[in-house]
Amino acid sequence: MHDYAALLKTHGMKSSSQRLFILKSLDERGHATIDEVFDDLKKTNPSISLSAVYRNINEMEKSNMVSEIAIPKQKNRYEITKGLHSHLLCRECGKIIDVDVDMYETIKKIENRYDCHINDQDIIFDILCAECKK
Amino acid sequence: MHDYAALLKTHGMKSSSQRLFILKSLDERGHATIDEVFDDLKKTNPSISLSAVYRNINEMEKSNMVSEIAIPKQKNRYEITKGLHSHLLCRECGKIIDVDVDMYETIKKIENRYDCHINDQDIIFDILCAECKK
DNA sequence: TTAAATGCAAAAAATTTGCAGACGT
DNA sequence: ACGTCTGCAAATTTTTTGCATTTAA
Repeated sequence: MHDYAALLKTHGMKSSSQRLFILKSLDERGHATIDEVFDDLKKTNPSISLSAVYRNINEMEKSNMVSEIAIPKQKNRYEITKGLHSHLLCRECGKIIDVDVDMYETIKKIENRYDCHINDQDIIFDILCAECKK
Repeated sequence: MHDYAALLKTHGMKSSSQRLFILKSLDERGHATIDEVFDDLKKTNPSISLSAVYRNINEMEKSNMVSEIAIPKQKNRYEITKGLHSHLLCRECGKIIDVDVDMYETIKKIENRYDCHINDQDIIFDILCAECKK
């Protein structure tokens, strides 16, 4: 990722230094909480307000520029919207790894069995990662 | 489900009318928010306090009697812990359906590729259910 | 220039905590 | 009787909102 200004324009949002920094923080962290973004921003822009972070992330989420990751017993995290993927969350170190999971057959089975249409999926695997396993 | 008192005892929690009603509410609703449980309880036990609902559901979650379902853009929901299963969430009517999904092969693949151990999974499919599809 | 974005402060919502009294075993 | 649980009120924490001012296009 690189051109945050273009990303904003694509989604019909004006550019601002706060918005660019928010996207940079999300991008560099991969998956960040509101607090983490706010802490990042304070370093470069000490006068930033927490309300701007909330307001912007909420608005970016509405236009699907940013996606929310809901994790049981943890604060929500946000990521710049990428293609469909799932997450591995290490219960030891907290690291989140993006992973592609092919659910094609599974989805077809469920759609047939329940006569429904599946639009999207949220999949989080609770793992012990390679480093923490040792 | 039926013997809530026994369930509490199994997990080393004393029985109380509030706890029994909380479990009844979770059980009957299948997947309930804190507010929904609180509203249910007020009907039968008008003097119940919201803090008791929070305290008990948190404690039940710690002992794994109850599990949290984290859903993007929605309030957390809770269910009495059942065997491993996934959820279908209808974006139209909000209904949640429990479903078994066989992830055995997928999990093996991920464990090999990432040299990790998968402990648990949280899977939510965002669907349009049979009724809402019409 | 002009509509939209920001910071600040205050409001609202969500969750947790301390404690005196009530309750279950 | 004893230790635990509860309701209540207050304290925190989290999130949203109103408004005067600043900023991007």
